[in-house]
Amino acid sequence: MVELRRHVVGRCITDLVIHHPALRRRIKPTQRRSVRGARIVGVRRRGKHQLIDLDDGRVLHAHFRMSGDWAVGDDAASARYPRATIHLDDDSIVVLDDPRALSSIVLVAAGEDAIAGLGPDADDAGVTAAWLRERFEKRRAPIKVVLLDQAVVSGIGNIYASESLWSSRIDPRRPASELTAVEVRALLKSIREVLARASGARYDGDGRFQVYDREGKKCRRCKGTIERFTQAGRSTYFCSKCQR
DNA sequence: ATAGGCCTGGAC
DNA sequence: GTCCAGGCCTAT
Repeated sequence: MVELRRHVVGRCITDLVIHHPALRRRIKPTQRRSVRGARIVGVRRRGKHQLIDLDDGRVLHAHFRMSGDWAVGDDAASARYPRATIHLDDDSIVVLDDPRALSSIVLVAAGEDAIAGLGPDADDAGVTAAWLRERFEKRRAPIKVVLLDQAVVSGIGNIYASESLWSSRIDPRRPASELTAVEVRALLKSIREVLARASGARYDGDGRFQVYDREGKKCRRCKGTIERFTQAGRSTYFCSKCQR
C-alpha cells in the first residue's frame, strides 16, 4: 500500500482497463471512462480494502479478498494474473493481480463512505483491550465468529482468527462475552503479532501455520492433537488441550 | 442460521 | 477429473 501510494499519488488516471469478466460486471463502461483525467490525491487501506481517493471526491475501491495484490513499478507489467490495470499519466501502470480472481473493484460516488460499517484495523491506536472487551461483551457468538466480523475489527481472516486464538490459548468456541480482561489483552496482542507476521506474505507464501490446516497433527505447544470443526461455515482449527 | 455462488490453483 | 479453500454477498 505504501508502495502503491509512492507510485500513484499526484498522478492522473489516463485509463482504467478491466481484464476479467467478473470485475467488468461490477464497474460499468461509463464509469471506467469517467475516471479518465481524474487525479489521485491519496491512497488508504483498511483491512483488505484498498481506497484510492480521486480529486473529484470519488473513490476507487478495491477489495483483495484472499489473494489479490497490487503490482506496481517494475512488477506491474509481469503480473501473472492481471484483473484490472490503471494507466497513469507518466505512462506507468498499476495492476490488480489476483490468481483467485475474487477481488473486486468499484467506483464509489463522492460523499459516500466506501467502507461504512467497517471496524478499525487491529493495529489502530484506538483498539485497546478495554475497547475490544466492550465490543465482545455485547456478543454471545463464539469468539472465533466475532473475530471474523469485519464490523468489529477489520482485517482478521479465517486463518489468522484460528492462529490468534491458538497463540493466546483461547478456545474458539467460547462466547465472546465471557472472555476476561486478561484474555482479551492476550488475544489482542496475539492478533497484532499474527497479522504483523503475515503482512507482506502472499497467500501461497511460506505458509507455516501453528494450527491452520493441521488437523490430526501434534500441537506445537503441548501433547495435544489439532482438531477441526465448522463455525459459521468456516473451518476452525484448534487444540482442545491447551486452548481453554 | 445455514447454504450456495463467485473463481481458480493445488491437492487428491 | 473432482473437490476444496479463501472473503463476502445474496438467497432460502
